[in-house]
Amino acid sequence: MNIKTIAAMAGVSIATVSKIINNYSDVGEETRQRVLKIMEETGYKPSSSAKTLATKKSSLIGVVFAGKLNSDLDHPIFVKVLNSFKKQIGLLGYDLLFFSNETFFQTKEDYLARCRHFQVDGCIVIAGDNVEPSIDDLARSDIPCIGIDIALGGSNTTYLMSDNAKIAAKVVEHLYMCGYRELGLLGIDRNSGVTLIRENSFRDALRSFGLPLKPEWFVHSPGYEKECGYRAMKEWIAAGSLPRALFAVTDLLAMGAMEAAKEHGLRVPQDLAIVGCDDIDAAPFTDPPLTTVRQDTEKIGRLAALMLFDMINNQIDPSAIVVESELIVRGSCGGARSDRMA
Amino acid sequence: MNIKTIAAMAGVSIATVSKIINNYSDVGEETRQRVLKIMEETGYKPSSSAKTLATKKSSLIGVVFAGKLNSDLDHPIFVKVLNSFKKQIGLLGYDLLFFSNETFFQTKEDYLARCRHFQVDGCIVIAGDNVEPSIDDLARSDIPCIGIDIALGGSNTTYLMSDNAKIAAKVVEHLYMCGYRELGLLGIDRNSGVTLIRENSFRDALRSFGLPLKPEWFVHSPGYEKECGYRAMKEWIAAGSLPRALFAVTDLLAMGAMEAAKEHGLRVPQDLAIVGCDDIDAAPFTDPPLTTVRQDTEKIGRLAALMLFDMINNQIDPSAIVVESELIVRGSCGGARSDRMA
DNA sequence: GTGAGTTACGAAAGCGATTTCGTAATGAGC
DNA sequence: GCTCATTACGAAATCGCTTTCGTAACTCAC
Repeated sequence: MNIKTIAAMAGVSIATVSKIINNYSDVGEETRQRVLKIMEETGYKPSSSAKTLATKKSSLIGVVFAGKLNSDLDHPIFVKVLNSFKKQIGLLGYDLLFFSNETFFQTKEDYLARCRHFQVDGCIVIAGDNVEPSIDDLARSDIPCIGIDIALGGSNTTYLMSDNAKIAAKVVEHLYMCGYRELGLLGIDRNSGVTLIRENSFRDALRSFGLPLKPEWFVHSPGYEKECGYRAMKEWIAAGSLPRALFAVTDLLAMGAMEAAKEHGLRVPQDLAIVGCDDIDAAPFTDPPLTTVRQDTEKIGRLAALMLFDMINNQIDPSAIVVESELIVRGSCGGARSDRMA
Repeated sequence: MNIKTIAAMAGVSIATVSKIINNYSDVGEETRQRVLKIMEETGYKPSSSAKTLATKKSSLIGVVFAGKLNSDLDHPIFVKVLNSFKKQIGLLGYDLLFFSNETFFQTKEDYLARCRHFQVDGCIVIAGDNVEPSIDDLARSDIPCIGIDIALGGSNTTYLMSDNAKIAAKVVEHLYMCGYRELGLLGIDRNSGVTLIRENSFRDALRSFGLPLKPEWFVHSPGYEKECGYRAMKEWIAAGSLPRALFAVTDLLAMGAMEAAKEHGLRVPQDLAIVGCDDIDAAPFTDPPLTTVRQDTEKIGRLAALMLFDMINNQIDPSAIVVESELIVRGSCGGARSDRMA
């Protein structure tokens, strides 16, 4: 079932059928209706590869997970952003291509080659930590890209992220209001991107509130996972000199830390207040429920889709967008009400 | 940068280059090396659309979320299965295509048309409840399909799911051993597929243990989400006549039920023991931690990829596979130890 | 030296669309 | 009745690759 079949059935040339598919004006109304009817009846859809070959447009958006995420799809935040992105970009006429084929491209990092191979119309780059330099090749290419949690540079690129620079300020302010004065941070070793922004803004916030920055209250774990937080907290406890409240740069770290603290008989929040960041699904279920900062993943994904669409179709080069996040106060910081049904 | 460029640079015909790309034997070793070197240096990769057009193979696997899932990608279990599937199928040389474009295909349900349009080599069908009949068109087609949590019928299809029929038996046995004799079920209204299997096997298990099946101990909610479980439990409590222990067919239902029970002053597990199913990420964090049945999502995804590969490349028509699940005893059933670090 | 078999390569016909450009038919204006 | 636009359509080139088949050149046995 191809365009030739339809043309034959309708008694017209394939050029005419193609024009009807693409809404050209130089087709008679009667002919148009006749052909449309046949296409409808036969369920004919033009081949996407033939179309892509001829037009160099694929209606495909590439999904690039950059960095050392050891778990693409099951990252608690990114998958939500991606889900929202997928819904919106679908409405705009695009489908999603997940690159995963590591045999054809010997190296996972050759993002640009992958994009060219499939002729994606644009792509979304979702970043973890320690992003590879090869991402720059992609960003500097002519392919429109939108970064999530990564500040892409390049003329056809832009990016979106939560207001990470403000997140820590909200946290510090709340902890201050709760009466805490000894605040510490659980960060990520050699962290890059968003967690670094969070960490830096935490220092700034401490300064602006006139709170002490004791080096021993700044601890770093090698990764963002729960186990890392658990181990880091264990060592921290062993080293002594704990703050009264701590801000973990991800919820998973916070959860691991909470577990370790409780194992050592520390009560949360009475002995140690803990605040996370992200508001992942499990956050309301810790004991006590985790106070955290909620990223507006729905909005990030939706805006990313709209912006990428604009970049592809209107050659618009939008500036980076920062999406506001929200402090969610639960029990782990000892501040207030515990959490109920959302 | 296309095959013609490479051919010109190497001083050979495009046919020869193509043969080298596709490992034909009738190419001289010297020529082969020369051309390979040029391809390497220029970073040339053949266009996937041209290749697909010529071969009718795309190296793409379509991802179909069937049924009334209101949240494709953020379904706690399916996303894990998919992640594992993606890793394995990537090693086998395939990339993943997520259909999301609702504008081109007026109706979301026209799965077969989507697959044909992109000429996917196979597809994975992930099912929620109330699967649309149009899935059958796809299953009966010549496109190899593998179902997750859905018993696909058709010659080029097979499916994988957890041993749902045994899950309930494990649960009932454990609850029985813990001393409970009054067991109830929190299921899903007009549920289809796996939750129905779980429910039926629960009844069977009750019978085989000689336990009573009281109709008022079988309650159904409209969906699988937490809110549904919450509301269903509220009504159940209002109606009176609660069992001593209940099996919820999904963890989210169990979590909602637990929340409602606690709000009414019921202690879990002292007044009401609760067991869920799936072992989602949040399950260890409920208070008390949720006893549940863990689906081996990694194995399901991996085997699905291997089976689909076999179906595509070796015309093998494997039989359905059932993957064993594991009872994870935590605090919510009152049976034993609480949960520690995984 | 000759015929048969092997090796290495290229010409050319697809695959299923798009798009340019040419042209026959029609209608309008005078 | 003649010219000139306008409308409606089709022929054919093109996109980048695969694959069949034909054929030189070379090897080998005799």
